[in-house]
Amino acid sequence: MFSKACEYGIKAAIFIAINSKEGKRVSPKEISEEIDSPQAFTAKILQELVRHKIVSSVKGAYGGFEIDKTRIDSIKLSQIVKAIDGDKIFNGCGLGMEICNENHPCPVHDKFKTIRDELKYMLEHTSLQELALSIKAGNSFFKV
Amino acid sequence: MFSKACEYGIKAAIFIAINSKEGKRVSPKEISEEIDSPQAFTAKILQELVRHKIVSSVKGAYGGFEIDKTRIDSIKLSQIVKAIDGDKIFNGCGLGMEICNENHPCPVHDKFKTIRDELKYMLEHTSLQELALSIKAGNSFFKV
DNA sequence: TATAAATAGGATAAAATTATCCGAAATAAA
DNA sequence: TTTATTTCGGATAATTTTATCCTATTTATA
Repeated sequence: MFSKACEYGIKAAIFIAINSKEGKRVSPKEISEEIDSPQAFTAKILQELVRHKIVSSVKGAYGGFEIDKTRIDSIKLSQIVKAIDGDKIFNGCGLGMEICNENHPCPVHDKFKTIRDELKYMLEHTSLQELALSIKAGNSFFKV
Repeated sequence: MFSKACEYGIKAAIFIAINSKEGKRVSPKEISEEIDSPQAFTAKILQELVRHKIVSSVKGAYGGFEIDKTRIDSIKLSQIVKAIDGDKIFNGCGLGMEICNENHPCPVHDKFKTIRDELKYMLEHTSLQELALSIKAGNSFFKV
């Protein structure tokens, strides 16, 4: 469904959100240990999230990654997915056709549209806040 | 969502179904031209579909690929997807966790489960017959 | 100002996916 | 039986994704 990069990006963002709520910045090392991902690769993805202004970074001693507390509730999964994987998942054809729409549909266009629209709705209505709370409460996990 | 291989496999199966309904076998060349895919790669995927008994092949002169007419209605997209991409799409964790279930869910487990279940239902209830008819009727297309 | 700590970013490597090529094996028809 | 045709399958190449490494740059603090 999503690329590995995107999976790591989502988990990293949730972990940063959790820590930011406690006023704590985190490093790629802490992040990758917590979410069980390769450190250097995760660092690259964090750069991408910074470029898309989803998380912010502070260089130098006592630096790290953080998310403005007041924005954690307004950041949705859709933004992270779009930043890393682009919007293919939202608009792309289920059978890879360049042009696939109501007027010129692939054989599974309608059936996929229904599901893609639901996925889109879900991603657009799931916030970092919600996911961070579920992790903090011990109701969900980053790794086995 | 699906791999390129799977996209080609689905389209190829539909095209074979259309021709089999008319008692005609088709070659990788005809198939790849019709569905706009690389020929040799498509041939590999056809082998995979043969191994999974989704289509059958006849070697030698006047040979080609075909699907038993009486089975076109009973072959579902789920079989093709499973044959080529495995069942990761049906069971896999949205965030790539090895173990992710009700007892030990990832942060998006419930939300993904809903959508995956619908995708699964759709794939299990969409037959080659249905898709072949839509193409034949000119209501959908393989390429632009 | 010097130093230590931290992210940024370029170069490179490894692995997976996508794609091509070619000879072997099978088969129908002449 | 020979020939032409066609799938099968192994080897290889190209591309994309995933992953690592190293140096430059930035910044807080001593």
